[in-house]
Amino acid sequence: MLPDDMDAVFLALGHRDRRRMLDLVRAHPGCCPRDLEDQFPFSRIALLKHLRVLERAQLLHSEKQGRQRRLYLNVVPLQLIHERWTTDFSSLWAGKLTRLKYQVETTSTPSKRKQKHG
Amino acid sequence: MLPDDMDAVFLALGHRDRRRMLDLVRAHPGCCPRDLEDQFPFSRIALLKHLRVLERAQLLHSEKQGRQRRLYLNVVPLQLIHERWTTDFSSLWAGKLTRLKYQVETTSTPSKRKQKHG
DNA sequence: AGCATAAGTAACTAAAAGGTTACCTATTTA
DNA sequence: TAAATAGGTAACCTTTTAGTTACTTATGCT
Repeated sequence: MLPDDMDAVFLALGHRDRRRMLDLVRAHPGCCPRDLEDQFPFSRIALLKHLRVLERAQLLHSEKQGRQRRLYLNVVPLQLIHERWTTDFSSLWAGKLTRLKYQVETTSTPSKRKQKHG
Repeated sequence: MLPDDMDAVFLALGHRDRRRMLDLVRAHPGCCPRDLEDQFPFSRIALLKHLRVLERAQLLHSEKQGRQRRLYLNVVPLQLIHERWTTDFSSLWAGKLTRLKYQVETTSTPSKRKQKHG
């Protein structure tokens, strides 16, 4: 997964209403934008834009059916991120080590750097 | 974890350079902003701002030591999100079911809604 | 045919993000 | 003590986000 794609996913998730949209679509696969409309405090247009953000991040997939657009959750990006982060931050996600801060362990001294002026 | 806090975490992660900062701090716990400076294409001030974003999201913790500020990774927010999402999207994260789209399963018909004009 | 509905586009506004330069403060250390 | 260094603020600029209203398009139904 490219960094830009990962940006898109995290940014898409960085909005509570968008997360709620995912929840709703998961709970009602195949629902349409119109169905979600009442659930949010903003206009239909704003809703459509949020859905676009989720689609760009590939968290949602949609297909046109008649005059409606039906929405489906796509969990692949979530799975890829999960994999990536359980690999890179392996022990950290695990939750088995419940130390609050990483510093408790190996704490390195800040490197003494060369002076710049020479 | 409050929705706003979760927003902060996801938004903080939605930038490749900030993710790289986390990687670096994880690899060098206790390092200082100055140590990270050369690693990024932007100015020191920009770096400081990014670090603030990560601190606001509580992904980084810092403590002043002399004239330096030492940085530490805090994995708690990651763990909390991981928990939340493995609960809510439980089967989805798992990766065991590798269906590409969720729609393959229970697909509900979009609800026929009451007409508005009455 | 003709109206109601679902969706999409355009154009605009306000606020937030991401960056900059210039300047200030506080510790080291030669 | 004085210079170099690490960090922090202020003020500003540009781009992106998030929202709006107004209008258009296309489908479905009576």
